[in-house]
Amino acid sequence: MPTETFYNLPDDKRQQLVEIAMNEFASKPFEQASISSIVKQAGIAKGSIYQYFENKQDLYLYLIDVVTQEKLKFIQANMPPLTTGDFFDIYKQQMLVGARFNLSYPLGMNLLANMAKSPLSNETHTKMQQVADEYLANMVRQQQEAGAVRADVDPEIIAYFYKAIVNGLADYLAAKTGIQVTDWVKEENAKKLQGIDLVPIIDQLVNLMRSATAAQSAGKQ
Amino acid sequence: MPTETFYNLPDDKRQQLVEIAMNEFASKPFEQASISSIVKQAGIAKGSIYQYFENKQDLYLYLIDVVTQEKLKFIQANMPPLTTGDFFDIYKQQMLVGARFNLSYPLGMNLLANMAKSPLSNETHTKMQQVADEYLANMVRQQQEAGAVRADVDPEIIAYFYKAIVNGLADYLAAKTGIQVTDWVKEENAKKLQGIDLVPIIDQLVNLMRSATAAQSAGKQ
DNA sequence: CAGTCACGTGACCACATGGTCACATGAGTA
DNA sequence: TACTCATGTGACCATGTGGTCACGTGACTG
Repeated sequence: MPTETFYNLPDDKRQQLVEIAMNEFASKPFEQASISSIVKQAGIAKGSIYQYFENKQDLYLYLIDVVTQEKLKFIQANMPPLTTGDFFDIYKQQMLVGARFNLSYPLGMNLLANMAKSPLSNETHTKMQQVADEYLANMVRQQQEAGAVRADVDPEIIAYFYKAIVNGLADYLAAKTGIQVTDWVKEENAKKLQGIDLVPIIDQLVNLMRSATAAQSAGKQ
Repeated sequence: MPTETFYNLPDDKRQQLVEIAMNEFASKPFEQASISSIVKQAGIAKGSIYQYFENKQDLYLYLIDVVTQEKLKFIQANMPPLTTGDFFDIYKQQMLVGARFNLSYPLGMNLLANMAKSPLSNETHTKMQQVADEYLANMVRQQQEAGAVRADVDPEIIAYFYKAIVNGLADYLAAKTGIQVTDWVKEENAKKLQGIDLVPIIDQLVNLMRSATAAQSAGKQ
């Protein structure tokens, strides 16, 4: 919820400010991110930023909103209209698109990760998490009923199992490339990160997920 | 590296101070944890704490040390001398003991988790992580050669796969009980947490791990 | 020309932090 | 009693923060 004044800013100045602010909030948790540092980097007066945003939190929420929108846009643009394949193939596509977003837009990734690590409002964050978790668990339940996923393990456990693998992917890539996640933003690392071939990695992971959780009848390779 | 003076303190006063400091550093990242708050809670003067520790970081490192020691002690005391069982059974035991520590000592768990989330020295922390990761990957490699673990997937991928599952367990338990991890410290939640039956959960998880990664020859149930 | 209006500015405020240091205290000693 | 020595103390300091506000500026308007 920025002010009119913010939107009246010349495009380049506005975008530059957003980028600088993103960098700040992506590299530090909310409390440590510094407005003073942002205005210094942006070369504007402290008072100016308070003509664009109500306060620190307002700016932060705006940035989260921007990133979220961009992530949705990215997913919509890059999610192929899968015509064939089973549940696991679909999941594989989703993982791939998510991972591609993270690699091509580490600033946004870190901002969202930071938000998850120390959320502004724990309550709303917890509720959002609950909704997401339930959605996944329901999906698993459906697949169990449809006979695609084994039914002898609690759907919540399987959902958590999937979630853990997805969540850990960034750390794995960090270990593999030797570049800490927080350094993904740096220009120098962009090429190396873009050069990662995600397909075989995610192939193997979904392979493991399939072996672990596919129903017996379909359980080959 | 506390001073002599610190060790000369009466036992109860010393322990109380440690506990208060633990609470502070377990609930906030290092930069946000406040010495002023600690001394206020402990009812001592600011100057006193600087007669026990060089500075904030010194106190922090000491606390990490204490928790690490206690975790090791806990593991040694609670790790059963497994006489039978395969690789996955051993892994199951390790997960169980680790999870039991976290549930019975959430203060320590949070402190260590906090350290991992925003480590004081990223370099040493990264190196420690690397060593741990390599250890696990080597273990997997050995099991692949021994024919216990499937060899058609990169050992690093499998290692990451295991790690992700272990790392995600706390979040799963938080979702399951509806108690946020940061609230595990609260007295009121202690009983509920202690009451969790970890065995069936970890059974199912290791079951999934086995289905996913056991070599074909042994690959049943 | 005078006036308005949107916007930029940076000195300033209240507050909190980590850390210091001159002093107080009180038990033990000679 | 007089002195030592380990320890406790809290006012104080430099520094940083989020946020405010009286003022400056410059384009546009009547």
